[in-house]
Amino acid sequence: MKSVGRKTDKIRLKMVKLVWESMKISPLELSLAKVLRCGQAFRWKNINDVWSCSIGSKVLFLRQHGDTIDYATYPYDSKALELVSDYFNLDIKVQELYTQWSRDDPVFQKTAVGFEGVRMLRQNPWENLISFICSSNNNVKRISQMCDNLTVHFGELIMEHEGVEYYTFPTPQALSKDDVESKLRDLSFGYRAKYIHKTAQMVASQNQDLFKIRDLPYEEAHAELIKFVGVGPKVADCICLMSMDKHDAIPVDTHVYQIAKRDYKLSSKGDAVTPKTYELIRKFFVNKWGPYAGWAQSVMFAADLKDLENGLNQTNSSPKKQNKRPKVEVKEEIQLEVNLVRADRRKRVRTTA
DNA sequence: GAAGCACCTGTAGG
DNA sequence: ACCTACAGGTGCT
Repeated sequence: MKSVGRKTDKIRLKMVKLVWESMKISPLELSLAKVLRCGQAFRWKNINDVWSCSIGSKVLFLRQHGDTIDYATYPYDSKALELVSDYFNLDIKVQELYTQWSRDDPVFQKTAVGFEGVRMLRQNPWENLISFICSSNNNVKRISQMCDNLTVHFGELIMEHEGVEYYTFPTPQALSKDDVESKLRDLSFGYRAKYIHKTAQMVASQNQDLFKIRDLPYEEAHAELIKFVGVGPKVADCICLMSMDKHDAIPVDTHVYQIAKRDYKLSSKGDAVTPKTYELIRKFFVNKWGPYAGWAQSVMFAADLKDLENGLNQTNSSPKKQNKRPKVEVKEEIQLEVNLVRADRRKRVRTTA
């Protein structure tokens, strides 16, 4: 008993035992592989068919087989099912919507084959805002690397599991510090570095609660979001759709523009999406697909996306390429680890007392 | 108001 | 090997 030392605690910390629970859900209602790889969320990892990502201060683990999804969180959360249900919008039945869209739209019916189980996530507005500032003129692979880098360099360590470190998504305060723009430049964020820094400063200085935008109607929410630097009409629509409960928001990007021209024969003058054509296309699809038009759009987008299931962030053996903090910051990391060990020790004392 | 252009970076395709 | 075009666009003139 005397010999229980820090070394043992460290090992204990790294050998996290996950408590798994299960739920029944059809892959036609939710397909993890598609939803987590279709360009809505950019930080999900897949390691040996287990999906994992930090959400808030916890890490959520998921695996899908047949009609079952297993889930676990770290630290343990007795309300994990509520977290999963909220994050995946499970109150909304997507199979029924597919039936409707297919009945109303032959193009959808044809395109959606093989792309069942695609649904909109209900993400954190702040992370969603920053993620989609990263998305401008960019590809999914680099957006994912950038979002991961944000957590590694500006977030806080939650845990290490099977050689992978999980960090929280950084707060507005963490991204408003003076040196953030140059640090992001060094991390090859390009011109988005300034956008992120400035938007973080706007949110932090006003102590703004982005969740409140959920209560606004679509037009007002969109107008509110477009005020942030690096947020134009398209990104604002992404945030409306993916974290603000605006289910009929249609982000008109290059893909949707191509779909509109190719599959729906919408004529247009130039090659660029002008604000006018943007509105035209948006209203066309809202009229066609109804109150959940944004959800239908995401199915069409997923079907059009080339790098869906391209093995991004996927590891089958020991992960090596993971973003890790530079060696210089190791001191800080050890300090964090010690703090976690202490917290862990307190917890165990309390539960056994 | 709207059209044209610069903007960071990485990569697939010629 | 080089060059070009494009990737879930935005801001400025």
